Amino acid sequence: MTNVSGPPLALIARSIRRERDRVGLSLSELAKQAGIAKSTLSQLESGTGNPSVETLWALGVALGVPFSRLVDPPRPTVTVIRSGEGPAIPSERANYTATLLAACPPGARRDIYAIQAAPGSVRRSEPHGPGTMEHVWVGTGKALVGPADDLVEVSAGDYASYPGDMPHVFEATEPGTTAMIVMEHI
Amino acid sequence: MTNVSGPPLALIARSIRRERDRVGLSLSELAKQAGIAKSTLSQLESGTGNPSVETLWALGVALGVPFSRLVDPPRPTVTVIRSGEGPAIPSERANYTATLLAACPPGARRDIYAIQAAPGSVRRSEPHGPGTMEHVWVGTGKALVGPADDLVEVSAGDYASYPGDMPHVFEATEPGTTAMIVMEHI
DNA sequence: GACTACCGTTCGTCAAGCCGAACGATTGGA
DNA sequence: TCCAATCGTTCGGCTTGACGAACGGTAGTC
Repeated sequence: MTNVSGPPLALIARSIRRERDRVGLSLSELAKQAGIAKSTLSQLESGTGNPSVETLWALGVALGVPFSRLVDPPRPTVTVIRSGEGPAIPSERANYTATLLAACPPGARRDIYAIQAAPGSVRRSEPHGPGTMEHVWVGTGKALVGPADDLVEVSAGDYASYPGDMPHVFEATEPGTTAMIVMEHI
Repeated sequence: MTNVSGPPLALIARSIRRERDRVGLSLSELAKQAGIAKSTLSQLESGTGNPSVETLWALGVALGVPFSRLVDPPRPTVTVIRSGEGPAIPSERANYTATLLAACPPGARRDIYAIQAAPGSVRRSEPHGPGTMEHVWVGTGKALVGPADDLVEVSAGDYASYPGDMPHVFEATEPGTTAMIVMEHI
């Protein structure tokens, strides 16, 4: 064997299946739209086989996702900075600390929301525009936030950011949870 | 629809060649290290063929680059904000304008350089650390800046940024050209 | 039950990717 | 000059991915 870490064929299989479920296509339909044989797609989703670039590309187009999303491991979409962590900004005043959580990229516009939530109420959001990012900073309480399939628990003082261009969730897990959500449009 | 074009086989060919040049391997050596036949690699670099995931993956490993860099179109490396463009920051004072060119990402450190250059002297830089970005703002004159294979001409007041982790160039095209270069380390 | 319309899987065939070997071209010594 | 080494390309073969057809399974309808 030449390479110790082979290509993640099983990962590709799962990625295809995941994206196919996301857009709600059957295996037959997706194969038809992508212009490939459904037998090929079946083998791919079962982890058997070693697709060519053409085949994967056709699938990416049909699924409406960039090619690389099918081969890259699910990107660590959620950035978490726990309370007290992160780059602190020095200050003259001892009783004052500022921490830079996320600098604003050039050209981005940011909308700010204040959240007050209690357990049981799940705020689900459909994807916003591409490139959108959401930044969450918890004031009090606890919450589960992040992309629908990669939630993270954040507590008071914690910060999390994640792409807003996929389905995502804000769910309080403690009474009296407050947070700020900044939605960043590119 | 995201993309109706076929897989960029020609782009893959150029990407492989570019990365191979970058690491300074011969075609034969790279094929040997990647564990593939050099005939296969030759065909790939000539744009003939439709490689399998296994083959591309092996090449990515041997080249030390993530798989996706071989298939994604060269990232729009150079950002240009012409003089007077860009997000202006409102000010009380009428005779004062501030424009946000690039906010500092969290955790980044920035070194600042002042440049005075004249035509004929080309400043070539080898790649810095991965993730490094360079920001150039021209005070007077004109210059060609950017990655070695994607140069952009900028004039007084213009701004350009590009990755610093690949060979890049600063070349004045007018006498008395001055600029600031900010090198940003992640 | 019988028919229809899908679903996803399996099988045989064909085309194409991949490989190893041989090739001409180029370079550097002895 | 001759030889050896390496470069990248080209040519048969073997392997395998992609295809189409047939398959069993599952609703939904008459």
